[in-house]
Amino acid sequence: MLHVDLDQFIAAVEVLRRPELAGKPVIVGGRGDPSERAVVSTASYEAREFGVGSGMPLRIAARKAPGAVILPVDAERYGEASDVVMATLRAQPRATVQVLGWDEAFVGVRTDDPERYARDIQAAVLAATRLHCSVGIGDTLVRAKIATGFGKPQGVFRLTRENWFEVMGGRPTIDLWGIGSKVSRRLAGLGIATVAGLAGAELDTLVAEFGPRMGPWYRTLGRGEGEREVDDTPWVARGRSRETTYQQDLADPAQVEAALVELAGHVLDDIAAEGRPVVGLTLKVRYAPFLTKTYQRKIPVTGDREAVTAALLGLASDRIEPGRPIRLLGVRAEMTMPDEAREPHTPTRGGW
DNA sequence: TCTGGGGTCCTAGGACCC
DNA sequence: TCTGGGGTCCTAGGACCC
Repeated sequence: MLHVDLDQFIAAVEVLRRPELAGKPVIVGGRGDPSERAVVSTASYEAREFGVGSGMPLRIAARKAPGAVILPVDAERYGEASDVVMATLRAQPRATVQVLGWDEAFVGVRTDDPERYARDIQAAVLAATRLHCSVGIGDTLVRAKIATGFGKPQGVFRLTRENWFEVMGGRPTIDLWGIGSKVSRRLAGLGIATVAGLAGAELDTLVAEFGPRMGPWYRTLGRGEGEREVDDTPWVARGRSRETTYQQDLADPAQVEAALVELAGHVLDDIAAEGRPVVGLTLKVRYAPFLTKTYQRKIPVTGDREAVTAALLGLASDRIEPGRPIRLLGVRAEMTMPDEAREPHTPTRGGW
């Protein structure tokens, strides 16, 4: 199968409507104001030369790249561009498309010449959107996904059982999709530093450290194995959430309550369209500066707005520490799942 | 005044049941 | 001077992804 990923997608969409920005360092994040609490969504390749990357506080990004153009996030615009990209992928011959985000998707197809097919995809996406993409080819989803990184920008790369260890074996485990900084550090503590080391690790060791599901899954990742089929079953959301980082920390209890009611209103509006009952609530609180806590409550099956809001306020009054400044509040509502919804599959998270 | 916002899934421990 | 073994449900928190 193939994995398609747009190059510097958000920055590229912005450059399309402002051609004078082409070739310049461009940073997109927050409301485009580096004095606010916000982070970088995407930096153009020129901005990355200054050490700016996704997830970095906007304030710091502005300091690192003083000449950069900083723009606000325009989610609607990116969604429209994404729709055109995905429609283009679905229009490819015999393609099965599994969307992973605004700017990436798996494309399942049987073909004798995947490189040719990949080049055709790049040409079609460019013609439809004037955006460039990179394409990974693999015999598993994980290999195709990782291959794309080697193709960037505007390239094609093939990663299969034949060259997996040659390409990936000596690399650090954090290069794997699904292994982040915490897990790679714990692996290093077990003496496992590389992909090849993980692939050959003792199962018992991994299970003891990471549990019965994640332990075996990490070794599978190290081998580049896993799911081989692209699944285009429409995604059914498990829940909806809203969260806000306040520019000024909340201190007054009345302020906190008003903020919670507002967040709950947004979540319930989102859910109303789906008509699925709410069965659980999660309240997330980040106290200034970094202490984050989450509280959950199962609630009786009900879609009733007043009942859900009351349950949330009850949870908040039980758990929020009085008098402590609050920097972030989040509300998540879990919904009942329809019977035909896709089962959880491999522990690859962040699904769409 | 360093850390957005939207997601998913897993683990551990306690309560409770038979 | 005792506390098995298996199971489910719930809460809190961790980790990862885009």
